[in-house]
Amino acid sequence: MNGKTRREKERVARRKQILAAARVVFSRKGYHHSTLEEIARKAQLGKGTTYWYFSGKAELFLAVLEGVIDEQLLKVKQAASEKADCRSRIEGIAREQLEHFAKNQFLTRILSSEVVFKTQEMKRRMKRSIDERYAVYTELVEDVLREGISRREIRRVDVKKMSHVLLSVLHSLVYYWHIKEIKPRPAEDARMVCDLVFEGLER
Amino acid sequence: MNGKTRREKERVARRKQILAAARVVFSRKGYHHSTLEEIARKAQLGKGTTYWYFSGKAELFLAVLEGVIDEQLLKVKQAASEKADCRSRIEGIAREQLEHFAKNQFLTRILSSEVVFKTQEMKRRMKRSIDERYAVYTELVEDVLREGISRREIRRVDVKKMSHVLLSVLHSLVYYWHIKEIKPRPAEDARMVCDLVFEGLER
Amino acid sequence: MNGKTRREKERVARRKQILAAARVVFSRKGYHHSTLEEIARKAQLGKGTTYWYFSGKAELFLAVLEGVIDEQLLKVKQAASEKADCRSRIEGIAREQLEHFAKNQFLTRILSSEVVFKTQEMKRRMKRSIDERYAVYTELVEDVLREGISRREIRRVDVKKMSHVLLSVLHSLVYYWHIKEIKPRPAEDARMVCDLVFEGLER
Amino acid sequence: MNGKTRREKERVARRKQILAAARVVFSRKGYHHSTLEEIARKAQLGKGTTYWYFSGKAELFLAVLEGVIDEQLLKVKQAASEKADCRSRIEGIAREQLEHFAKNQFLTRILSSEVVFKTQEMKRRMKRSIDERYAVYTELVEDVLREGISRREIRRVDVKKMSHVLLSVLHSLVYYWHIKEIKPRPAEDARMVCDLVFEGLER
DNA sequence: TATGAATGAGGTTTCATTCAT
DNA sequence: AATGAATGAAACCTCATTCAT
Repeated sequence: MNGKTRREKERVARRKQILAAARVVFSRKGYHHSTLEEIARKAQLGKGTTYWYFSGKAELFLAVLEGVIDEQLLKVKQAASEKADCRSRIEGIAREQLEHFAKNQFLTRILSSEVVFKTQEMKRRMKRSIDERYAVYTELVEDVLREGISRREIRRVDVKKMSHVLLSVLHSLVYYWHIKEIKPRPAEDARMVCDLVFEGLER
Repeated sequence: MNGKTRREKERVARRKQILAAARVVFSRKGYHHSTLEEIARKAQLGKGTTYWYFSGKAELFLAVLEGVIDEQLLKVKQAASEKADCRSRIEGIAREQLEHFAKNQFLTRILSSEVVFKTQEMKRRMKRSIDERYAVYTELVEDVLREGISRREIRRVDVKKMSHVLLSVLHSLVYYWHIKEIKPRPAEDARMVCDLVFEGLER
Repeated sequence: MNGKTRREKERVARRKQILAAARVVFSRKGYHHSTLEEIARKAQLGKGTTYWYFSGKAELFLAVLEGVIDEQLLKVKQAASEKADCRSRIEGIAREQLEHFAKNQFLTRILSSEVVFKTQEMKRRMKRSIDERYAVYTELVEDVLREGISRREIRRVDVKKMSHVLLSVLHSLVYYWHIKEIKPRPAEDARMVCDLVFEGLER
Repeated sequence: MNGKTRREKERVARRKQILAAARVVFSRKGYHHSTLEEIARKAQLGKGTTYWYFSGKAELFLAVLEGVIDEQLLKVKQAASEKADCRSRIEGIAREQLEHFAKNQFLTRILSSEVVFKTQEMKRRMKRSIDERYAVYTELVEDVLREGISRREIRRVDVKKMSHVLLSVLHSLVYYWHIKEIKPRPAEDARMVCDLVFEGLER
């Protein structure tokens, strides 16, 4: 039982090692300019070794992506489950998300747009993988909004669309930080977004 | 006068021909999966001919990008100059923009995120090129907002940030359409965004 | 008679113009790194025009080469026909040659070695062209040496080989100038070569 | 100890294999008409493999060149260190050199003249590489000459220039062999050159 | 005649993936 | 399991030559 477990543990450790290295490299250079050579070197492993853990570059990229999103989901879940009024919880979610985006800025941008895969097969897999996680996320936000509506803290809105719009605004702030070369300020920006979304422009 | 003009005209026509083909291919496949071979074939020209008009793949891509943004700017300008109240004009801008995004969906996504260039030199050129156009765009929106403030149609806000947030929301809707595989409805979505932005969630 | 002659003259002038430009470019960059584009531009003509005068790059190169050698032969002939003793005339020939080499340094080096042509056909033509001119040159030197022998100014030697060796030494000085980045001193070097060849090292 | 050495040995062997193939191809076709495709095929390796050992065509060429010169230097050193009088040793050096030239005729010609590299960087590297080796060579000859002078076997001459002239004469004989399509006779030609250089033409 | 535009063969290089050890 | 070496498809780019005007 011990020998096998040891092996098992080592395998998991190696996987993490590779994923960590890959995350850094993909983040810095985007998918196409990253090479397995560099990733393997950074993970202090031979190039061939990565193929024992991931069936190829595409698979590895997908795994990195899923890891990044899962980490984020975890934090967002915590923020959503806080005992507080609707607005505070939304602001909390926004803050967590922006913090996470700030840490994984470039990767987030790849996620949202780089045309990574050539084969339809992989494109579909990537889409499915992101969709699943995205659904979990929007459900969380929807629940918070729904509760807010039932508590009469906010007015009746299409919670589906609104939950997405919220994510969108946050998401696009990353782009703003990037093109304006601004140092990200997650807390501050989270508040601003909430002010806008809750109070609107009028009056 | 005619001989020279003829040549001149043909040159311009060819340029457009190549740009059109490139726009289609880049849109469909992203930067890295597009090949000059295919672009040239689609433009019904020899591979080498593209080099007569653009110094390389990178340059061609940049030209396509600039073309797309410029077209968009033109429409947004028209919408911004309408005689109407602040909210209607913002909604008009939003609608134009979403319509344009819908037509150039994939390209817009490349624009916002694909890590296209390897050399620092080209990255800088792309950034500068986008920044310049982006600045024109936000100024337009800022003016509309400022006027709205002075006319007391909307409350005092940071017009700079707000104009960006607006673009961001629109921009990110493209992403939403994409991952949800939704048929874009520019007019409807423009209204929704305006409702959110002007009225807020509260009450 | 006049119309035709005018045409004729213009043709010849254009040819010279192209040859002059080509000589400069080939000299600076060697055969393979020279482009017809650059040559035509330097000759202030369209790229296509060169094809009216030379059937292609190879032909043009050959013509340049022949021109350079012919100029040199002319000067060497003059030096060889001077009324003077054998040694003075040889020194004169050497000086003329070195001066010419100095002016056409890089071209001389291409001449002697660059593998210019790919087809056997062109290689043969180049060889024949050079051989013919080379033969004229060595005959000149041989005559001077033979006369020197008959006048008992120098000892009996294989004049054929010796005439070549003389050319060789001169030729290789160009290489020496080049790798040592020395400013050519034709007169001085001609004297040195003569000293060596006539007096030898011994005693 | 064995495992590592095995790898090491194989690497060295492959390098030699590639260098050998490259030497043959470069010799036959010159730098520009040689393709990595052909070199790899001749080395019975894949095209990409050469890049594992040499960073590119230019680098490979430089390595071939250095190899050829180094082999030659080795032989010349041996000839220079013979116990004998100055003239015999010079003749020995000349013979060795001519033999080597005969074997690497075409490559020697590329070396001396083909404009191989386009970038200033590579030109400089090639120059430096050749210069270093050339310096070793001329020093050897200079030493022999200096000793000859001090032993009063030859008269006082500029040993620096003379050592170069000697190399030049030898070098240019390769050219002679080539254009006259003569079968090289290293021993005989070495003697002739010595006769000329030591006895001179006079008397 | 003169030319600028068009062409595509041909070359170099990169790198994901495979494989023998 | 781990690896470094091997592979070759694929892509970009250059430029001699052709050609319509």
